[in-house]
Order: sequence, then structure tokens, then C-alpha cells
Amino acid sequence: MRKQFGGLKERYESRVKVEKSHWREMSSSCLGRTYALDLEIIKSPPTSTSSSSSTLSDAINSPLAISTRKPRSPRKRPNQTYSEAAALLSTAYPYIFPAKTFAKPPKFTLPPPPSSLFPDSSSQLLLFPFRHLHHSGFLLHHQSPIREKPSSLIDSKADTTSWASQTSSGEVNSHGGGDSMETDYFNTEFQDDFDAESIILDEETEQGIDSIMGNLSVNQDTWDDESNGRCRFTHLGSRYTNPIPMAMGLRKGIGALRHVDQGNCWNFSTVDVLQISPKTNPTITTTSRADKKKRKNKAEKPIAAAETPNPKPNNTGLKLKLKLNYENVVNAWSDGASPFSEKPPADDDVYARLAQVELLSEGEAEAEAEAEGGGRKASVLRYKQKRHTRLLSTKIRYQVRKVNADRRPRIKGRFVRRPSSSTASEER
DNA sequence: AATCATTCTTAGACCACATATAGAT
DNA sequence: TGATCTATATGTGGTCTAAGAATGA
Repeated sequence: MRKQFGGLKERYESRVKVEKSHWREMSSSCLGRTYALDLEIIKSPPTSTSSSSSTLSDAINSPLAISTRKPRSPRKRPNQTYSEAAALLSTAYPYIFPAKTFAKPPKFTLPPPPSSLFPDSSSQLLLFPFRHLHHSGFLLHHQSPIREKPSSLIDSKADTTSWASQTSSGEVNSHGGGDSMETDYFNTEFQDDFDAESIILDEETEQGIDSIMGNLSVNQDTWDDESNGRCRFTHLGSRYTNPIPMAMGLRKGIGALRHVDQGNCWNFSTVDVLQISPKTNPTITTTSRADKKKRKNKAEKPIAAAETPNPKPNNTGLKLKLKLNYENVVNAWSDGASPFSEKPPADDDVYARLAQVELLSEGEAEAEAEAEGGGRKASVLRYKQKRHTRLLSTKIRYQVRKVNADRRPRIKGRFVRRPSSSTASEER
């Protein structure tokens, strides 16, 4: 109560101060400089409390009270970290972590102690999506899961015209026409709270993730002018044209970015749909060997190669018709192990972002890394620690402004006017 | 299980002003 | 076309407020 009253008093004093300040500024505007006066008249809500006769409450409840305070933007909820992680997982493995399984995020609670990192009972917070594995019949039914039910965020409709219409309005409209829970979730909670722009980590992604996952930079030849503004990515033996709509993390397109070489659009966080999809086609390695043989043969026949200036890329890696031994796959996954190999994906921003989510505290992460015995976990841990320190230490763009701010007088943390000789003479 | 009041945590607003930037002349 | 001027935007750090979660009755 005392604190609240103190807060009211503080606000009142602040308002008076602000009014004085604005009057000063208004008067100073007459001297040549104009100040934008953005005042908002507050209609005091009908207070149920008894009308106090104090001038303080009167001043506060007065309908003419002027507030220059900017409306507070909604806070990021603690569960939002969980939601973001879940959304990323759903983006990476839409069939392993379907969005509907986390449509209702659990209550935000502290993580378990390090001694019980992944017990069977208490680890549901992290492992609940794997329950989906127990009925992994989807493995057998979907011939091409990627195309059949794409995530609404990375809708693989590679229609540049629709993209243009979306970006022209200034927002990325995710109305995919779907009415599933997945789509609804992304359209409401995820889209509302998840600021993709905040995840754009240009320098971090290059320095941090690259040190772990390998160099993600795209060669210059992957940008093809002939592809009409489309980034072509070459990796994993598969080559395809990735249009801009496939990119995640670009809210309003590249054009909104400042001080950035816009030609390097591939340096931003983009998600390759085929990359983030489970690698379920084991025939890639075999075909690559066959390709090597073919190349060897082609090298022996340079004339034939010269006759075809634009050879069509080998699309064997893009085949989505799977020839899997489903029984073996199901048996291999039935023990609850990870459905994917331990080998990290070649280049994928989603995994980088997943690694950035602080689901565990620092000590727990260390314990986990020690338990894992180094390797990739240690690399991820190192990267996370590096990123943690980098984020905590504020990045100073202009050292001069920092020096000025440090020298600037403050009262209760706020900058106050410098007592200048001119004002002192005016007050006399 | 639902509701309410209280406590706790922490993201973001606030402040002045030197400097950067964009537009006009 | 470059130089100059003017107006507006930006960034900087310590403190405090209040939104939202947690907790207990």
C-alpha cells in the first residue's frame, strides 16, 4: 500500500515534471526550435474509492490529467520461450512435433534440478512430443509428407505473385486457408507472440552456428541472376530453386532492412524446407556415388559436356517417393530413440535457433554436456555460452554516445537537464 | 475446481542531449 | 552536382513502474 501510494506520488511528480518540461520545451520552441507535443488526455476511470480530498488524488483523478507516458507494449510471457521452441520444433519436424500437441503449453514452471535431467517421469516437458512416435503409422501412410501438409509458416507454395501480394501489404499474411488446429495455432498464438525479427542473427549465425555446424555461407555462384531474384541453394546433393517465400525470419522482406547489403539476402535467416525435413531418403549417397562415376565418364567426354551448356541438375535427391523398409524403420524408432541421426544437419537456421532456446539453466546445460561426454553437445554449449555473454554485454554502436550518456547527470536513473550557466542566468 | 488477494519477477519505459540522417535550399 | 542548412531520428545507461506469473487462502 505504501509502495502504491509512493508510486502514485511519483507518477504525480513525474507528471508535473513532464508538464513543466513540456512547457519549457514549448516556450523554447518559440525561440526557433519546435517540439512535437504528443499529449494524451486521460479520462479517469470511475473510481470506486471514496473521493479523497487530497490534492494529490484529485490531481491524479482529474479528467484533465495529462499523460505523456507511452502505452506499454505487451510483455513477452515466460511461456513464450516454450512456445517458440515448440513452434521451431514443429517447423523442423512437423510430423514428429505436430503443432496440435503443444497447442496448450504447460504451466510455466522452473526446470527440474540437474540431478533429474531426463527422468522418465519429469521430463515430459521436453519429451512429450516423442509420444507421437509410439503411433508412428504416419511413416507408412504418407508418401510425400512434406508436400502433403506443409507448415503454415513455411508454406511451400512457391508462388512469387502471392508473395508479392502479401508483402505489398506490409505484413506476412499466413492465411493459408487451412482450418486445422495447426494452422489456427500458428495464426493466433504463435503469430501474435513470436517475433521472427528478433531471431535474425546475422553475425551470430555466421560466427556461432558456423563454428558448430559448419560454414553456412552460400557460394557466390548460388546466386543466379537468371533465376529472377531467387536464391539457389546447393547442398546435400540436391539442387533446387528456393524462392524468397520459403524464407523465415523476414517479416517485411529484405527491403525493410537498413545498413545491409541487400544483395546478400542469403545471409539472413532462411529455412530450407527440404533441409529441415527429416532425411528419409537413403538413396542419396548411392546416387552420389553414381554421379561421381557419371562425372568421371563425363570428364572423359568433355566434348559432350560442352555441347550441353545448361545441364539439368540431377534431381534424384528430390525424389519424394520413398522406398523404405518401413518395418525396420518402425522397429528402429520403437525404442524411443531419436528418429534422426546424431549427425547435425548441414545448414539449418532452425536448429541454430533451437540451440539458442534456453530451456535449461547454465549449470544444467553444463551437467548435460558433461553427461553427454562432449562432442556436439559441448560445441553447442560453448556456442550458447558465447552467445550468452555476447547478448548480456550490450553492443555499443556509438562509443561517443556512451561516453556522453555516462557523463550526463541523472536523477533516479533518468537523464536530467544539465545545469547550464544560461538557465541559471535566466532564473535570476 | 474456481476465485480472489497478495507477493514476486523482470521487461520495458523514462529521461536529456550529442550525434546521425534525411530533406530542402 | 556538391555544399550548406535545418529538422527529425537515434542511441546511450540507471532506475522505476507495472504486467504477468506464482502462491496461498
